[in-house]
Amino acid sequence: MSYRPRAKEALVGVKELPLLDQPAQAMAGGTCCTPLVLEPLPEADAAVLSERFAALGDPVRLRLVSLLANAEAGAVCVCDLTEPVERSQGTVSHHLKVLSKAGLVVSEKRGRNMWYSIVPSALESLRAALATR
Amino acid sequence: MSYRPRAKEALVGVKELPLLDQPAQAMAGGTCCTPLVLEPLPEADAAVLSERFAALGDPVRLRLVSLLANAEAGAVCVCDLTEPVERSQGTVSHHLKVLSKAGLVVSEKRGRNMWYSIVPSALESLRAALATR
DNA sequence: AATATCCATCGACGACTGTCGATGAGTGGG
DNA sequence: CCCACTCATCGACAGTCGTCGATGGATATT
Repeated sequence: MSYRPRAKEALVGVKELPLLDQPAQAMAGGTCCTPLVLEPLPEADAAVLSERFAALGDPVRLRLVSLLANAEAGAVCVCDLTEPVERSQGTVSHHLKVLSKAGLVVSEKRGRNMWYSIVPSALESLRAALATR
Repeated sequence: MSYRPRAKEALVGVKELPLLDQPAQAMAGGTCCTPLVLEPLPEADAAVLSERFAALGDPVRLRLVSLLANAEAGAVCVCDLTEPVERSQGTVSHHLKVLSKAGLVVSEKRGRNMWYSIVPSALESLRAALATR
């Protein structure tokens, strides 16, 4: 509930690690499925795609993604996400887990903080699926 | 459970009405929100967008959208949707309602059939929201 | 060593969701 | 006019979801 100023270590970390490594990104985010419009969409693809869309199907998670996408540093620690979305820390952690499982974000531990960042290629794969003829 | 051949009236209708009118389409489908990546995403936008993403967040609905998007005639009646997705007629009707409420599809009554078709601009609005920097 | 911070996980709870089978209103064909 | 067909809606039910507060492990600060 209280606005804490960012820890110094965090700001320092930002400079040195502007973006998180995104190891599994290519796999997780790469175009997984053919566009919806091109063929009847096999069930397996539907399962993968729908999980990603479902991850974006909650207003809080959508705002989290937006916050991460807008982060100048390319990543944000959990402690800076709870206030903007006005949810408890446990709830935010839960949502980040959902996004992570869907491959839309990745995380990395720095000191006592967890830094989350989006996986741009995952968002791109969703865009690709939505392409119209 | 049984594969019925398409009614003749349907096929005729297709020729004469290749695409459904999409009256509220511009409003429902038009770009409603700024890209996630451009700013912190106001709560109101998050609500609208998340409803649309949630509508795609189910494998059956995703396949329905795909089936509609692939329809040569541009529209499909409910009776031709139940078998491909292997769900009861009532369930399919429910899913179509969800998609409709999200503005992703529109419907029109022709004779005793309801014809559904996608709203391309609605899909486009989602694509736009997903654009990366 | 003691204290403070950060965060994932847990249990609990009410709300919502996906599914079915049944029902009934509207429509078209004999 | 009666029957067959299409489809939205209903009630029911199990399962999942979003949320909170509490707990505890890991890490940093003093």
